[in-house]
Amino acid sequence: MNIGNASDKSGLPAKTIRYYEDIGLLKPDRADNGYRDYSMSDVHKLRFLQRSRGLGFSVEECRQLLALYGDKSRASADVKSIAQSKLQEIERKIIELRELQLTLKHLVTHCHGDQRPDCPILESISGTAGSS
Amino acid sequence: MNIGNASDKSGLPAKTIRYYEDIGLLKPDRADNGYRDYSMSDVHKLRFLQRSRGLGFSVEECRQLLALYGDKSRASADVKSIAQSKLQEIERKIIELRELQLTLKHLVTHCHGDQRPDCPILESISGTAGSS
DNA sequence: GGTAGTCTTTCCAGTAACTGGAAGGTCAAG
DNA sequence: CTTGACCTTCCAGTTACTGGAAAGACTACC
Repeated sequence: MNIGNASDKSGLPAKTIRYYEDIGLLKPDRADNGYRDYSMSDVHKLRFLQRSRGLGFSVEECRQLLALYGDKSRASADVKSIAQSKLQEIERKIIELRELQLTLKHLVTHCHGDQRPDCPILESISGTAGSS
Repeated sequence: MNIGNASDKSGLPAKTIRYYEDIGLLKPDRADNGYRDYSMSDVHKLRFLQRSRGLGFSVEECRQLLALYGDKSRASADVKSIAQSKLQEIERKIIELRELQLTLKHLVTHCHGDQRPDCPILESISGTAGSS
């Protein structure tokens, strides 16, 4: 499959996919005509990258996660410790998203959508949901 | 409160805080000595920025969210529509994080942490949890 | 009052992660 | 055999920081 197709399936722009190859995240085959040729496995990796980048993980973190994902020869203890530290981060991100969600939901349900610009929640956002 | 303190409380580096001021996200007072002087409200905004950036929202999106957060004179209908579209995005992000979480949890529970480098999950990651 | 150490300021340069555009080769349809 | 959509590389620009220099300000101790 060539890059446009892989782009559609992964949700990443072709530019970005080539960039990821440049920095060594991915090495697709090449067809005889010089076109990149993506396998389903490549596409899964790309989709994985698309998601984790969108969730605020850095490219380097993604590289680690991708290593878990693809490198079966790696020692399991190693895999396990990386995965566990990322799990904590994910847990935290979920909590933060829930807090943000709560805030915005209040906003949507308590504000009227009419001409009344008085949203009582806006003043209280700051103090609530203090964690970390 | 000056910038080091605001940095500690928000979790953002001082450099980043100054940068956010440069691009107009924040306008702290200035003390007589020229030092920036942050109010609690400023700190809440910074903390808010720290979180939403970490969750994969762009600075421009954060600017919008910050506008909801701070601009009480805005028409409620406007606030509501922005908040609602962001809510959908948050919902999606939570789902994606849960999927990632599931994958990594499988990894942690099924891999042994010993010398056995055979993680059966790694092969099946790709196919599962297809959404969007 | 001096001075060491830790702030803070601005400015300018560098990095990370893309993103756009030019110049040109490839391919499938008509 | 040309037209249009795709692909290639390369190079420049953008976004969102990040590091470091040079200089002013504050705290504390002698």
